[in-house]
Amino acid sequence: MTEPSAPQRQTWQRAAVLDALDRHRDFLTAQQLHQQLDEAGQKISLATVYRTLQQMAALGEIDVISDDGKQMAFRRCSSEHHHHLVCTECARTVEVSGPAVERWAVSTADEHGFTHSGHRIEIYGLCATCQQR
Amino acid sequence: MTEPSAPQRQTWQRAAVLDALDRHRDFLTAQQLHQQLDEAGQKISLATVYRTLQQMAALGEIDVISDDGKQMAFRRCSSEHHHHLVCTECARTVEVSGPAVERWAVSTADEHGFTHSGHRIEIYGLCATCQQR
DNA sequence: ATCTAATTGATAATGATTCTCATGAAGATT
DNA sequence: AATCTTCATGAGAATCATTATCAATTAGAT
Repeated sequence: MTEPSAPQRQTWQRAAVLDALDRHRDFLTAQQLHQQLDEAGQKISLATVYRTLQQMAALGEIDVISDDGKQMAFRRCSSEHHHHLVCTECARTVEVSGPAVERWAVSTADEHGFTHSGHRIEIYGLCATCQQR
Repeated sequence: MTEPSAPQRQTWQRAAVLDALDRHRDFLTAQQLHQQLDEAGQKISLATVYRTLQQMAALGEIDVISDDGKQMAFRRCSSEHHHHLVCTECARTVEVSGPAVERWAVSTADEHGFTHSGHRIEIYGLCATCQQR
């Protein structure tokens, strides 16, 4: 149970990325994040943004979804197991959870003889704000 | 309710792609499919494979998953709404369904004021066969 | 102040997917 | 079966997100 790959050094770049994530409640792509930082005067290499996000994701500090299967999007989240309800228009995100669904996923896997199971669940739709537009 | 973009012409290429999909019960990427066809002596342009898959997906004739968020994978499926239980090792796939989960997804979206909701649910694990390896 | 390995930045490389456009062939029409 | 129109194909270039490379920096320890 040792953490094998914790980040070793503190850099202002890492802090800046984490800060930017904290400021936004919704999912952002690496590129959007990079742009935000850039506009805020934080000149960070795109490569560094990617690396940092990748590391934080590996450590479970942020959540990742694959926006269509094209781009990855990242977001700071609570640590408990949960899923996301994302607006298809503005990417506004709500964390949701459903114990019954968790059980269903596990037992379904079991029934078919699958072990080490996990799941990906994502709900999407048009949020209240975007409906009025 | 007119079908706006039904494929207009029958070509041996389209038939070959559909055939290859039918021969495999599990998810395949466009590239894998192209390779399979190539090895079977069916010389089809990779671009055509992509185009064909894209069309079939748009028509709902095949299902798509985004293998990690990297590659897309395609599979011939039954037409009813269902989800997939996929082996992380060999990609063996089982179609599953859970009415309760469907209801949960819809009502969760409703509760948060989201309309036009949909969902992506995928369960993964190690299938019985791969466990023995 | 010095040392050393992790981190960064700039850019090249990769890899999947899409686009372009000239050529080929379905399917309809004589 | 010859012709015509238009969509489909093939080959390769283009795109775009992400990753790799590698020399130059720098965090943290000594």
